[in-house]
Amino acid sequence: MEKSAKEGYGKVLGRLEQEILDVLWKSGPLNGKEIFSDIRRKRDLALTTVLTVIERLAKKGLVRKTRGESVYLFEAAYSRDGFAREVSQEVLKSIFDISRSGACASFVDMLARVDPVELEELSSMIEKKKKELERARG
Amino acid sequence: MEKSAKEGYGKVLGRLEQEILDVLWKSGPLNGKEIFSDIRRKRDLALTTVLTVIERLAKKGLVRKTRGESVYLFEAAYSRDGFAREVSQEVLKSIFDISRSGACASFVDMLARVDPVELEELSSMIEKKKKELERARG
DNA sequence: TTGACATTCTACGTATTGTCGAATATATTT
DNA sequence: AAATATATTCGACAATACGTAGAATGTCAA
Repeated sequence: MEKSAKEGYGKVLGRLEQEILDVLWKSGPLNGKEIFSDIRRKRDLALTTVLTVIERLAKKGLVRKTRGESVYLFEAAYSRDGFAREVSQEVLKSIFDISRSGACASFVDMLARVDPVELEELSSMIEKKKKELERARG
Repeated sequence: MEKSAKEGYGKVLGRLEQEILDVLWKSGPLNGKEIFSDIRRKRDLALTTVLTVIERLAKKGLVRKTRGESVYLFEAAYSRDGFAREVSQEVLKSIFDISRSGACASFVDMLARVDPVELEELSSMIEKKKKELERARG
């Protein structure tokens, strides 16, 4: 499955989109130019390029656009966590549809590789969820 | 985050691509026409449409194309589980990059909703993985 | 009113997927 | 082998998504 090298299967957002959201998650509401400046530090892009993509994100509902004094302000419509949750939801569902156990196995693998400590977290989340379910049933 | 309605964020494969793989996972190696017939049962498409997409899947390395007697045969290059694992890997990674805990939370939620029994499975997978890690460390 | 700056519009390039018909290649049948 | 049928490949067009950015337009303050 070499294709991964090129781009990867379930990419969630485009590169610039991702960068913009990252900026917004890092710093609060910003105007277009500020976002642009931040991104500019790493890459050479035209202001309008950044603006365009911000606009598209707004259209998708991922960025909120509000009128500041004399300038529009943008902020992420969802928290980092919230967004990850939302998106995971969809992505995972589509993977679950292919194979549940495959997805589980790979989830654990991934987590172990990327952040083993989080395995603990996950354990307790599961425990909590199980209790929750029991309670709901009785 | 309404966009989901339209298409969804981390879609792994296109519709027809998915359908074709499903057919191949269900039945072993098939020739183009057989795959076509199967898909045809649900949707009205031209033979060449299906052929084209099969060909693209082959080019992506997701389908293996072999010479049968007088006809090419196609089969999935990866098992359902293997594929799910591979793909999850990538997709999850990109979500993890956004937020680890968000992804975890949503994973547990999802699993609980879709297949609560599997929560047990997951628990043991984690335990196993933890031991594995300990052993590796010493 | 004239600049300077902010915002929107329009547009091109590339990629991916769905969709096919036309052309070509490969059997099969006389 | 010629004719016919079947299989396979090619090339195309449409839609969508994303990156990219110049041109056009809008806004406000001096």
